[in-house]
Amino acid sequence: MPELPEVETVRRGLATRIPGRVIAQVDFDWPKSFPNATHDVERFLIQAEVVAVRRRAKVLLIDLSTDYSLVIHLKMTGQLVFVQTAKQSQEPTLRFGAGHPNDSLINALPDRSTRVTITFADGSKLYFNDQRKFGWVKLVPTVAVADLPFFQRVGPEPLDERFTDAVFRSRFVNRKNSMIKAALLDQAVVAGVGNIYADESLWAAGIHPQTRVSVVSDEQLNTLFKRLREILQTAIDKGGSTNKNYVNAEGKRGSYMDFAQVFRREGQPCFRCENTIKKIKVAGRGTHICSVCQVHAI
DNA sequence: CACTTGACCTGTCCGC
DNA sequence: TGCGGACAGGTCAAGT
Repeated sequence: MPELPEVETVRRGLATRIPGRVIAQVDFDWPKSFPNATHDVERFLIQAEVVAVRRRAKVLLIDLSTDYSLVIHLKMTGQLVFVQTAKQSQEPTLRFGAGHPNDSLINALPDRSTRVTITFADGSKLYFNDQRKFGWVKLVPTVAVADLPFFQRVGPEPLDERFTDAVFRSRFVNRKNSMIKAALLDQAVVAGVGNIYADESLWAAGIHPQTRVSVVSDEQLNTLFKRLREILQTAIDKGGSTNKNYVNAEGKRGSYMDFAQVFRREGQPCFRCENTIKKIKVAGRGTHICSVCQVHAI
């Protein structure tokens, strides 16, 4: 999916556009994309006003005036695109650009990946697109969000100031036999890290992804945490990474992939030592490493 | 419990 | 050109 920086970018885009808007209609065709859509939609969604847009880990929360929230996970290919409809226009509202990296990936919506469409009273629309259908939208009482199993398990937010080095190290104490990358990807350890930023931060910290947690030193974990936070913040500043499908709330790509040090750079020289970046498989995921900069300490 | 693997889906790319 | 398999930003439910 979109990882923490991508979901945060979408959150920021929606937060400037949808609060205050009133939901008039909701359409969906793939039931698994909106699994608990029932009569609650009529009672708590229609006529509800958007109050706030929040994020926790890789999950978006749209709080409504009915004290319900839309809980949204984009998984691998989800998009959440807001369109201020241009009435009576012959032009599609969103168009392809001329190939600039930040240009739109979206032509016109809805398209065949559109799973849920929210129409606001003013005619504007919020499209939930998801090619692979792994993502979902759920309607949950706002007070019950924290009780969802995922939110009970999920680890701290890496950009939270209260998340210290000591806390970071403590998150790994029960994962001593895991490979460091598998632990980093586990949302119960740290929230929001996915395949791109795991590879990037492990390269930046000089840690081989297959290193067992038990042999990663405290100093290395501190460095990993520092680099991870720097990289996540930079990625937010760049509007996230578009590897393939990801777009922000305006339908535009993120540019962090232009700054990636190892992710999808297999066959190219390491920016630090010129050694050729390799792609291997770790914890079932494609993994990019420089085997000179990232020494495997068993 | 900790840890790994397969399943959920569609689409694209690569080798035969 | 067609076809099979591997692979793709994530998480769960199953296995060991």
